[in-house]
Amino acid sequence: MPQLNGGDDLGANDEMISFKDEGEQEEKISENSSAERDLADVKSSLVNESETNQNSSSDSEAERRPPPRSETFRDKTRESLEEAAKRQDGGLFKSPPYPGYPFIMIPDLTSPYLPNGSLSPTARTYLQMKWPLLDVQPGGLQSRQALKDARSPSPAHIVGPFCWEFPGQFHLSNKVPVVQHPHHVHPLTPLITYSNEHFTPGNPPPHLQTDVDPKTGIPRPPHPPDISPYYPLSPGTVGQIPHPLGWLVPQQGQPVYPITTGGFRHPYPTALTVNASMSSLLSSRFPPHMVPPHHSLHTTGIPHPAIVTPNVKQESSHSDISSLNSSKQTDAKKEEEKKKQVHIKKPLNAFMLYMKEMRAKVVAECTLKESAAINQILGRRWHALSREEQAKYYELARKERQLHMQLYPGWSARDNYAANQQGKRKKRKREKQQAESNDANTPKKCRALFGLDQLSSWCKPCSPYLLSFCSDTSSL
DNA sequence: TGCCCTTTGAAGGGA
DNA sequence: TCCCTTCAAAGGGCA
Repeated sequence: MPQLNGGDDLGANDEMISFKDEGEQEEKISENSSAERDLADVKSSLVNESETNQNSSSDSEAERRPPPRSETFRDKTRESLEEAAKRQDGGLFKSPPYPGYPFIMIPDLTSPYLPNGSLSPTARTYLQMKWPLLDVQPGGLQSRQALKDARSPSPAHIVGPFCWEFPGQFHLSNKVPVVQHPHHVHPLTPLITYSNEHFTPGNPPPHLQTDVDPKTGIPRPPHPPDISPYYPLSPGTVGQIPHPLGWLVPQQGQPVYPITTGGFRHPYPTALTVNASMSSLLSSRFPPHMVPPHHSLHTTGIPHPAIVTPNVKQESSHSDISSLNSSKQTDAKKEEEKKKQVHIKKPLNAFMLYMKEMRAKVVAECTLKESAAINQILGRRWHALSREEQAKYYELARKERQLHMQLYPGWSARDNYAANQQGKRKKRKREKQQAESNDANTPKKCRALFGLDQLSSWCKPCSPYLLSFCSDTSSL
């Protein structure tokens, strides 16, 4: 397996791999050596660029290693944010302080209006990011209403894909994004930059001043301006980290890691409660100073989407009462179970990122729905990508892993093995491979034996398989 | 209902 | 170091 030099420890496997795809392999071999050198240049430049930006003032070797926990991402982030804040004196947002994870500088929405009463562009963008199903039009009553709604989103606002990346391209339509789109923007080009210029603290418009809790009559406190609605894990820490790849998957209208409604930040403490599983996860995985208090939701918001919590049944008030005594006795047990149930997913690799981005396109082109067939097409298209194109995804994957590692330092891919009945699947896999070795007529075998150039040589069972390539065959 | 399929890449463990 | 295995996404198919 050819590997490139110069990668960091996280990107060690981010190397271009010579195609193992059956028939294509031989024809690619001759060009591999030179092409890989080219890719090495491309990739090393990408990696160097990001790493140089991250650690411009320190020596390379030490910086390649994950920094000590006491001064890791959290401290870097705070420093970077402070630095970024200083740089924003002119009101213009410049390059993100941490290039790998372009911080979305979420403005304070206390006063999202321009002097003329219209909603500021930044506010519109913010709203559309936060609630992409809202069709927020500039300056209109609708936008103000949208803002009002956004400050206290109904479940209808909350459900549905949480799209960070293409504000303005979604319309409220029965919770389903009508217009999603597309590939106009390079995946490595962050779409959104934010400025605080339109969000200087001030008095909200009159209709927002009436924002009073109907039950208590107490005015609802505005969202603290220093806390980002996104990833506010703990005060002054990594709260401003949006998912770096959230803008990568416009077709599906959701970030790489779906944001669950449970993680949806709400400005009011009463709106949501800290997910118990998340809380226990944080307690178990992070030092106490990084664990947000249970009662202050505004410090929680959106966990890293890699965290998948199981569906916890909402118990009714009646059942709450009836089970009060028993719940006390089983609290510890439940907590323990929840800890076990929390599932931190693996970071996506380059191909997975590519698949996520391109799946919808392939589905549309080929009118296919079967994922297995789609994935075959995507696999071939992946191979057909230029080295530079692939390098983008390798770089994204590297950043993804980096962020994942920073968020879950103690996590290991092995942690997820047990959850899927390791032994059982191992056995199945072995059985399958054994079966395949006895059956030379599988589609893959025919492809491997003859390749796409000799379709006539494919056996009958494999022939229908060709259909699944759809238009993809022409592009290969 | 839950596993399988299908792809590539990352990671971990065993030899 | 190499090899093997599992998992990550996705959704139709199937037992």
